[in-house]
Amino acid sequence: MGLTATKAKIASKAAKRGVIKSRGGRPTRDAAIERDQRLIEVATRLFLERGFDATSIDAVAEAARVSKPTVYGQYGDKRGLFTAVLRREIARWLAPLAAAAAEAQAGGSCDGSVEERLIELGRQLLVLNCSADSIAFSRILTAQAINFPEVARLAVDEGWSKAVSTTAGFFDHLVDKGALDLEDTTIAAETFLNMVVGHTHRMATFGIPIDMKAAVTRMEVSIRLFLAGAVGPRDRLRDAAKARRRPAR
Amino acid sequence: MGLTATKAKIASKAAKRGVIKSRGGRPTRDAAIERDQRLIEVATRLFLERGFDATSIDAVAEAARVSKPTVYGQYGDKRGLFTAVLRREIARWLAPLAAAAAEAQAGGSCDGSVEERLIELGRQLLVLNCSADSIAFSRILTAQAINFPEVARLAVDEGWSKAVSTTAGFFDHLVDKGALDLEDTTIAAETFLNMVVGHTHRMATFGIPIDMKAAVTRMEVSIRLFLAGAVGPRDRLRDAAKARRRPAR
DNA sequence: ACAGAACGAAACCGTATTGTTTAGTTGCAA
DNA sequence: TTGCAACTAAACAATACGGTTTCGTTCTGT
Repeated sequence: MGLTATKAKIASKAAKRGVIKSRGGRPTRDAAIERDQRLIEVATRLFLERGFDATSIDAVAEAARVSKPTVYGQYGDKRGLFTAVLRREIARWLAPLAAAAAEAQAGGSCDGSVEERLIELGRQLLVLNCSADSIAFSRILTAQAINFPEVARLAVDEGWSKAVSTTAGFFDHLVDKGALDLEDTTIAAETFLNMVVGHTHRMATFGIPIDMKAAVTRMEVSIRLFLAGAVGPRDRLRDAAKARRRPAR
Repeated sequence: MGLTATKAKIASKAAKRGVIKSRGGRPTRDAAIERDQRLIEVATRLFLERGFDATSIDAVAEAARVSKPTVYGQYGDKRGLFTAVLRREIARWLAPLAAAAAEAQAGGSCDGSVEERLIELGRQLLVLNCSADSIAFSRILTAQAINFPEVARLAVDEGWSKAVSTTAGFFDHLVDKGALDLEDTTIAAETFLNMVVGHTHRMATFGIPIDMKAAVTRMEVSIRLFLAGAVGPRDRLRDAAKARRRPAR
């Protein structure tokens, strides 16, 4: 630093003397991507903890040690930030679901009754759908469905619908093997999912703390109901015949 | 109004001359209760249309042609107002449900198969739970469950739980008659409700417009599944035996 | 070495909210 | 008739938000 000291260097020296506060500056390439990671993770955490409206951009920026203009520069606005958070989280949620369904389907060729395989799948669905994060997202999505419908639509299309089709594919497999007898595997899948996680999910979204042990028991009872039907000896033949409008495959 | 004109009368005359703007005054007893009615109804409408956060006390007061201090004087704060709205709406919602369940139960002694009676009950549940108002309330409750848990708890205890117990009572009746065979009528009721309205309710809360005709069809398929079970000829005997852990009554 | 891109800190704008206070106005009961 | 309760309108206080702008600073491409 000879005679050609730049303005920056002069200012830097001034900053070190405490005359001018240091106000950041352009980050290194590595620091930039590490910072982006921090930003999206902090945003995820805050959105899940506080909800959409109650999470201010200021709070996100401060918690991520990032300036507000940086947030706006990268995501446009608050909705853009949340959309990015949602997409990332849906991807992290779909992977274990597909794995669980695939495992249940693969395990069908050798051991385990249909009931046991469905219960194991139900257990996976329960922990996936009723985790604190899933519930928090569900809350945000329903709350924003009026003024911000795209995000709810995205969650339904990319999340719930894929869960249904995955389960329906599993049912198709079981029906082809003759292990199940279903009118409509898609409706059956929707029904199955609601039976398995519906009540627990609903209670959790309403803020009632869930007892996982009781939830599993409830899920098992529901699945036995799904499999065996509820009709007692007296009406079994009549109602069962009426229910089955097409011949069993 | 002779020689003893009061200050009020003087002021009133001044107001009529346009010197001083009229600023209300104590209302008649009838006017007061009519005004309270307006207030709660307007509040209900606005909360349902816009949600909790997006509905300001100012907007409610203005729409009800009422001053803000009157609102605060009667309900304490915004939460008090919403709680009053919720209690009133739950009561209006429980009555037709109990009626539908009673009718289904009463109709059981003479005509109509179990399936037909359940489907009729399901139809009632569908319109009750998936009306625009029910969905809007559900949205608000889930959204406020974090920061305002009492209100969600109230809705669960006074609303959902009573729907479950009512349905469970109906199932008890059918089990006693030997028409149904259920492990646990409460869990069965919860499961039944989720099968019947779960999917449609979920889609509606996510803002997806619902096709009532398709929803009814889905409900009917679910109920046949509930009654007849999903197990095909091959596994029926084995799984059904495993499912029934206590003897049929 | 240097121009410019990319950042941080902070101030700023406009708007909106809840809840309170003040002052004027009216019905009701004693 | 008089005092008080109940009301309205309006302004107020305090706070918060989303989004933009300014300014100073620091890395990157050339």
